[in-house]
Amino acid sequence: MKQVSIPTLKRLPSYYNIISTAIMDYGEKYISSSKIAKELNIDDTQVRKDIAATGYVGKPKVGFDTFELRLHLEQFLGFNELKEAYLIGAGNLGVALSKFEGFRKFGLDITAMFDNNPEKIGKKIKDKQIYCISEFQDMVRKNNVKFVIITVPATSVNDIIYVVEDSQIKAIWNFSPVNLKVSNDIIVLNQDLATSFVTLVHLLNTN
Amino acid sequence: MKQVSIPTLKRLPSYYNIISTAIMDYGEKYISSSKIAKELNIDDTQVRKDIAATGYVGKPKVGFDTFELRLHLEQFLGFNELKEAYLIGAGNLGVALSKFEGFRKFGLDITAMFDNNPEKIGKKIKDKQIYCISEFQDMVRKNNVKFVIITVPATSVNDIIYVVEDSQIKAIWNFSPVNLKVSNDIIVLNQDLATSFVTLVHLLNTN
DNA sequence: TAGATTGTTAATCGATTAACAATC
DNA sequence: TAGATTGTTAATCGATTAACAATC
Repeated sequence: MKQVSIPTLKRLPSYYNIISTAIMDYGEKYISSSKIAKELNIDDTQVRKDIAATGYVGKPKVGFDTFELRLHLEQFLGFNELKEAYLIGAGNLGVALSKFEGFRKFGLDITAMFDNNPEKIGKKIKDKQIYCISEFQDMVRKNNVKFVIITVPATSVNDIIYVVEDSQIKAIWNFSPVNLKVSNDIIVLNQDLATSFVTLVHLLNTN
Repeated sequence: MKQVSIPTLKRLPSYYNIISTAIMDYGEKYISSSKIAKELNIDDTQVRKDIAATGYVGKPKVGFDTFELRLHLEQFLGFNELKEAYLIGAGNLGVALSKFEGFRKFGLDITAMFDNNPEKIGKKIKDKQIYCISEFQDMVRKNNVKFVIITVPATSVNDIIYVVEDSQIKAIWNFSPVNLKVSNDIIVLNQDLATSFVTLVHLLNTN
């Protein structure tokens, strides 16, 4: 996959959404960088640079072919290939995430949940079964799962992190409010919700 | 409040967590910038710069007084003053967020939830009542609430956003997968979970 | 053709990192 | 004092924005 910077990468899904809307709601064949930019309140040069970074080229005078670009971004961002993920921590947040239909569109499929609470184990959330954490490593190996989503409380992280570390898992999406550190070459994305809120409060207080 | 850059602001809560741990678990009186930096895999100069930006000064040779700095960061980040917030959309994610105890520590207190589903209205999630969306504007005015958390599905955003816009709300924390645009001077933080996942996938594919 | 839009080079801006003097 | 650590200036790096030629 082509290398793009993290800031660029974070903007691409927004472009994708805008292009999708242009197709679905307005049937537009072409879209200009300035139109996308205006929608997001950013610079239009940045939009062109970002799109160029993914390897797609537009048509001078006309803009970007909406169908082509949407397909291109889908492939570039990997929306078209389903990525199986397991989720540890069948609490409120875990259940919410596993029920969230929107992830499918981005290629994320949560196929099983894990917990250590005997009352939860064996139950189903929609079509997703809750398994005992002791089955985690075997199932990861058997199904070649690379992604895990962690939604256990802060106090339980230490109980489960070694299970994840000692598995074939390649990437962790961590929702627990703990800065995860893993020893080996597992990639971690700490999704600390409180940090985001702090930013919002600060923006409000300084504006 | 002192102006600090967004990147700095996003790192400060992590510093706060590390300092808290140093106090609680190890009873340390002083902590050095390099120790914090090592914990987060960042540069120690950056830690000193960030802390300096908040207006706190350390002690050459010894480091930073853990108690003082923790208190200072609490005040700087506003953790000590409770911020009342309403939540719209009593679905899985909404319930998960409203039950999340961790927010209290950061000064966020979700005191009421709103929905348009008659089956949900009137029920309680823990101590939080679910109200009809029609009561939103009155309650915001009466209680001088400034923050709203939006957890409705993408398809319902258009039904509720005008209610928020036409209220005294000052800041929106938006979890729906729609890039919110509001006309007036309301601050919006779009917390698009899918965007984060895209980043994780890309990191895995390029590393 | 003229106008609109892309693609790209150059300029600017801001954040990160390096170097080092000041300090207890 | 010597050593360790902060605070701060300077250098580097990378992302954003401006300018403009190329293009249909």
